[in-house]
Amino acid sequence: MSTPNVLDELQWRGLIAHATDLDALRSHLGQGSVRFYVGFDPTAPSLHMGHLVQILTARRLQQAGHTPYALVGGATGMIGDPKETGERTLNSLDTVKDWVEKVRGQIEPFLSFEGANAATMVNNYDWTASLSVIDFLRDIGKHFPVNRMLARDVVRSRLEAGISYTEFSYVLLQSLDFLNLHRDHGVTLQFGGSDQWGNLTAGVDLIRRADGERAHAIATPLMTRSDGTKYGKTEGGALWLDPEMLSPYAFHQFWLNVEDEKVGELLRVFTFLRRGEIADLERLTAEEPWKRAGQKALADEVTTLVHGADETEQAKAAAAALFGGGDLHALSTTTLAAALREAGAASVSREALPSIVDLFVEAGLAKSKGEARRTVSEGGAYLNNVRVEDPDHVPTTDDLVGGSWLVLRRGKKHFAGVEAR
RNA sequence: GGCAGGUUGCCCGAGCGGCCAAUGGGAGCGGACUGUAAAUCCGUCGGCUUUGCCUUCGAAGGUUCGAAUCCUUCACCUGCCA
Repeated sequence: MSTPNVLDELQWRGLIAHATDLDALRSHLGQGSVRFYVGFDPTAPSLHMGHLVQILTARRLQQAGHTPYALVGGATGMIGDPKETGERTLNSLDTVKDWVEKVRGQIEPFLSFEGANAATMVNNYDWTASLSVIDFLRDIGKHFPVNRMLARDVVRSRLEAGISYTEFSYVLLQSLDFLNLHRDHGVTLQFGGSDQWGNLTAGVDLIRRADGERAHAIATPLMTRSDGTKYGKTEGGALWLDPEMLSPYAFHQFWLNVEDEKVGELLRVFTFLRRGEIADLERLTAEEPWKRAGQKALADEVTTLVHGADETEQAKAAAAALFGGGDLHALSTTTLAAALREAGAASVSREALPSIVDLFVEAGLAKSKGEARRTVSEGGAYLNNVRVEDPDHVPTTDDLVGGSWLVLRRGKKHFAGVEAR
C-alpha cells in the first residue's frame, strides 16, 4: 500500500508530535525510498508498549516504500539515557548483550528483510566499542557546545539532584549513530518517542555541523490516558511484549479494557486498519459503547500483531469462558483448563486443599496472606464465581470443577486457576 | 572549610519521648453504580502462626522502664557564609 505521501498517513494517525521541517520532510519522502532509522536501547529483557509505537511506525514507513535501519543500542545501553527521575544503574556487558539479542528478536518479525527496501539491523556497539577517546573528543565532542547541552530540559531538571558525566554524554553517542548511519548508509531520517526529541535534533545538528548536510527527525507522541498519566501500565508493571513476562491473555485484556475516549486514538496508532474501518469502529463505540466494538477490534488486532492469530484466539476463548457469566460447570474441561492456564494457574495437592487465603497467594492473586485476607473481608474473593466470606474456608473435592480445577477470582476481572493433582 | 536545615511506608508529606505500623493527599486494591469503560461515593492500603506477635521512620552506636521522636558518630542532600 503505497500512499502518495506517507507523511499524511502518519499525521492522520496522530504519530507526529514534533518534526524538524514538515514541508521539507514531505518533499523528501516524496522523492523515492528514504533510508530511515529508529533505535532501541536494551534497558530491559523485553520491549514494551512504548516501543511498539516505534516498531509499527517503522513498519508503516517500510510499507510505504522506505528503507528501515533498526538499531539496537549495544553501546548506548551501556551508558544510559538520562531520565528526569534520577541516575540509572549501569548494567553489565553480559546483561546488555543478552538483552540486545532479545530486543533484536522482538523487532525482526515486524519488518521485511527482503526486496528492494529490505530492512537492516544494526548495533551501535559495532562502531562505538573501538572508538578512541581522542578521536571521539576531537571529531564529535567539538561539535557539542556544553551551554546548549545544559539547556536541555532533561539535563536542567537533573542539575540540582545531580547527573553523572556518563549520562550527560549520552546524547553524543546517539548523535554519532545518526552521523555514522548517514555517512555509511545514506540514512536521512531518524524518529523516536517525543522524550527523545532532544537526542533526535542533536543528531540532525551534528550531521549539519560535521558534514554540512541536511537530515530530518520525527518524534512520535507519548501515549497517555485521558487523565494525562502514562499509558502502558498493568497490575504487573509495564505492558511487555515478551509473552514470558506478560501472557498474551493479559496483553489482550489490557487493550480490551481501554477507556472509550481513547479507542480511536489507539486504533490509529496501534493497528493497520484503514480510515473507513476505524471511523466505523469509532462510531459504534460512540453509539453503543456497552458493546465495546472498538476495544474488541483493538485488542484482537494488536494481540495478533504481537503474539499471532493463534494466541489471540486462545486469549479470546479464555476471556469468553471466564467472563461469559454462564455456569462454569457447563464448560468443557478442556476449555476451562485452557482458559485458566491463559489467566494464570497454580497447582496444589488434592489430598490437602489449602484454605482460600492460601489459594489466593498460591495463585498469585494476592501478594501476601494479609492481602488475601483483606480481599476476603472486602468481599472481593470468589471461588467458582461464588463469593467467599470466611478467610479460613477450605474447599473440598466437591468444589473441583471438571474434576480438578478451582476457579479463583479477585474483584471483577482478575481470574486464576488452581489445579488439584 | 564554617554555620544552619533536611533524610519517614509505592510517591508526596505530617509527627518531634509512651495513646505510632505512624495524620493527610496521590497511586494501588476491593465494594456500590455500570459495559471486564469513565466519573462519583464508600472501604482498604508493612508482615505473620492476627484479641497477639514480628520488622519498619538514612546507617551504626548510646540514654531511658519505653525512641520515628533525645544524644554521639558516619553517609547523602539543601541553604547561607568562605
